[in-house]
Amino acid sequence: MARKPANLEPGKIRETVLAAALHLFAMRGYFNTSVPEIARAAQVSVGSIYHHFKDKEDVARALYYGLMDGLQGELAVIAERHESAHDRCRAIMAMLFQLTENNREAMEFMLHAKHREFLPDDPPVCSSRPFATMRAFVEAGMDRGEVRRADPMVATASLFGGAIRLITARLDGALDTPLPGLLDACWECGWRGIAA
Amino acid sequence: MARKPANLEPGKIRETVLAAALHLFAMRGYFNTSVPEIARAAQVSVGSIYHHFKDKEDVARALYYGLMDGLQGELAVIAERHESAHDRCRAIMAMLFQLTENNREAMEFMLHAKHREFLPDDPPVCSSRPFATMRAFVEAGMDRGEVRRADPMVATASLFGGAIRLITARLDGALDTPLPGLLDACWECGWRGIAA
DNA sequence: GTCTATATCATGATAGAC
DNA sequence: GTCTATCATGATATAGAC
Repeated sequence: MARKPANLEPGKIRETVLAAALHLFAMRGYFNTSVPEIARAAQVSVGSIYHHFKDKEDVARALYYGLMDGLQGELAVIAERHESAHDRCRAIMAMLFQLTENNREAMEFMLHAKHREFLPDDPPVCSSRPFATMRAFVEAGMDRGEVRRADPMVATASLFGGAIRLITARLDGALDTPLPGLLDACWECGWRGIAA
Repeated sequence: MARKPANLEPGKIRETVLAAALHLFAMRGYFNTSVPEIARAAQVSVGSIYHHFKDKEDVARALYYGLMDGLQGELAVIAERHESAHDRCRAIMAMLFQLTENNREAMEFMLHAKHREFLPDDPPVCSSRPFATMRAFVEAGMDRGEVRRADPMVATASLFGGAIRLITARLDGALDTPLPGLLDACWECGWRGIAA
């Protein structure tokens, strides 16, 4: 029944499948993407996908957590490079804008995955590690006197909320300007809002 | 084959179905809700649903535009009651917070409907009438000298972005505080960010 | 206009050869 | 570990009685 052993590299298929899945999920949506379609796009058989992943949801989950880990890594780098809350948070905003332009599919998937009815009982975005890290940066800024004392949740949401809305607008095609060109203006508004 | 004529009131079924659909969509998601389930919840037959709506997507669409119209109506009232951009926008933020607490299902559905893979080729939220109206209020504020001159999209996103993030967090269960209690703090941040 | 019953179809997941 | 072929399920949408 089989045809190609095709054992190219170990763990290679996993990555190939995830990349194909991300592309299809971003383009047509999770529910409008079938497993055979992923298999075709990844040039892999359906059986192989079910060998590497428990089910379709598991593919989405692996994708989600992989991307979140990547983001968390970026935040760690930023934390090392910058000291003040101001510099750290500005770097984060710049990074998010850049990521949106460079890998819109990843951004699209991360932003909306939780609201898309798969991954039923997983912690929501706002309690995800990346968001918690951002909040920690803002709180540190309060301790350092850079940021006005306030509810950390409110302050963090206010600082980054505008940027996230712009990212959403950009992904929806409601915004023609590349985001990095709006960074200065967006940062200005966000920071003014919470600065001490 | 039929059993109950049950013709209670004209146009009554439509509303009943929409209410049931909203409830189920918000709870289990659009794709995890079947038409028979909607029928059962609405105490109506499947055939009746297909008589009143073209298909399942049409139910979602009717729901979406109905809710958007309601929101637009609220904005119109606010525009009449208040003159300045400051007062108008603050009233909007308060109204959004209130709506989230009073009718979280509606808010949930409006916020995420566009990102949920149905309603494929409809204008995205950011170009929706309500959002455009909010932008218009902000622009008017610029003309009046209340709001710092800036890209209207950026300013509007910054002003309301924090509130929207809090709403999302609240809907995700990541926030225990009722939103109205955070209004002052959230408004303070948003307005500071864009005030002249 | 409303109902029940059913046709049609696509999907997720599995079985089993190689 | 990878493949092909198939099953079983459950959905959408329709047909047709009343």
